[in-house]
Amino acid sequence: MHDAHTQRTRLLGGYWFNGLPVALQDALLHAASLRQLTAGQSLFRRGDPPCGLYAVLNGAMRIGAVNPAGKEALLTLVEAPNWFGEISLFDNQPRTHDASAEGPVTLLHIPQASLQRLLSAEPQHWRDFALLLSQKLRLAFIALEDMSLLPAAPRLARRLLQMAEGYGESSHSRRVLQLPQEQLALMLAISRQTTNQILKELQAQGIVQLTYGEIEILDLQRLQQAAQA
Amino acid sequence: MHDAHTQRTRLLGGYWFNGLPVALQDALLHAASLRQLTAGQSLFRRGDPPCGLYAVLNGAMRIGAVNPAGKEALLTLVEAPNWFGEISLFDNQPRTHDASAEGPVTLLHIPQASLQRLLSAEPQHWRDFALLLSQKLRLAFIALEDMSLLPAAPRLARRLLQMAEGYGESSHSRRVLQLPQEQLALMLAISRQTTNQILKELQAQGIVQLTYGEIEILDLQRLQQAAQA
DNA sequence: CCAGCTCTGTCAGCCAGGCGACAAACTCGC
DNA sequence: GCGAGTTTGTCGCCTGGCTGACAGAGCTGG
Repeated sequence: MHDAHTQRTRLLGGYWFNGLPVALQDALLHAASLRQLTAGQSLFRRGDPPCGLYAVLNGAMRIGAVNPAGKEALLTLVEAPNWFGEISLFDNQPRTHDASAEGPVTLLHIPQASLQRLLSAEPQHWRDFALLLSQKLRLAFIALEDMSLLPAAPRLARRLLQMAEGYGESSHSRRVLQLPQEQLALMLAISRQTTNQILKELQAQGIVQLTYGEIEILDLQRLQQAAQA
Repeated sequence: MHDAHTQRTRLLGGYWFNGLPVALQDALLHAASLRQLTAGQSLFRRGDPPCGLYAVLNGAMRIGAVNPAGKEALLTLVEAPNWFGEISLFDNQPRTHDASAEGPVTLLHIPQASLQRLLSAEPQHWRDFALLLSQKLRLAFIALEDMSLLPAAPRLARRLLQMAEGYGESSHSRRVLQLPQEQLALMLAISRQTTNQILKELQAQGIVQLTYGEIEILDLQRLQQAAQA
């Protein structure tokens, strides 16, 4: 089930890994080890020292943080076949966020030391890893701008679209998003109640279908329209 | 006034440039040309093709965007001795933001082609440039979290602190910030009126001093305190 | 198949902050 | 030193979205 071939196939579904030189793909898989997390288990916390790079093979990781007052901000959910944890690779600074498993998760882990060895032998690959940074930065800029300029409803619509497309990173788009409305609320920094109200309106218009713990997108076009205003 | 020696001295005030290998510093200065902008002049716009990397030597650049509806979001002001424009260097994708001069500005410009030549000769420097990305990403994450979790007043206080420290990039901290309250408002995504009200409160507590077009920080400690809650 | 948990749906009340409006203060070029 | 443009200071009204509260619906393990 989790032999090297299956791993590679799964990872090739993401544009980043897919675009890497095959030699680098091999090197990464070779240096990697599997890591299983149980539901809710913590992988690292804000402030922890660097520990390497991760890819999600199965399940989803919650990337977020809790402020002193106990309020939670969920930055994003990372699902297969995406990668995370790259900032600390570059600057050797502590983790910016908490990472924990949303449900049971299978990860691929590439330790910091292996990466450093690999990169001092083949320094041109710094650029390949930096592409991960640039993607995250573009997404963060979009999120910031949406937060500043858009009211709740179109912001939610845009986020649904992004998630359906795997944040522009995955080659196949999904119609069904498995996440409770509360998680969506935490990502958008709006309340669970408001989130529910907006989703209900979208459902009334036949744009999405809501069921327990998931959101199905019925009409992509009109969802894009709802994301405009 | 703008000879190579003066340029280098000014740029060395920023941690990033300061931390580069001297050979890379030399190469950058060698490949660079000066560029003068008049007040308000546009350097590039969102969607423009990559055109290289810039450093601010004098004045400040406004990095922001305007949405279809005409609402403006100001991401940040980049002041000397900081660098900007590095995302497009890595992914060759279009500019994420509009960049224009806030007042008259002197820039150092390193064309994309020169950078590419330099980097294909010395690929280990990809990592050095990627440090710019990682800094921006950390700042973006902080901004996102502040937006989600903090009400207007502490958010404003935190931003004042960041600006005073040159966003953690400059080795000398400043007590006087030259910017109209409206600009601060645009960066924080709060209204000009609310910004004024919060600043007035800080002034009443003796934490800042407001004058025409500038904000002076009188009591750093208590400003940090105001940034907590 | 029951108990406890998680998740959805909905309402009433409240309030932080937006918006429009306008006057006063300041700056700068002519 | 005058006039136009910019910035600050301060109203009052309005509203989008938060909070708290609770009921019902769906899931899951023992």
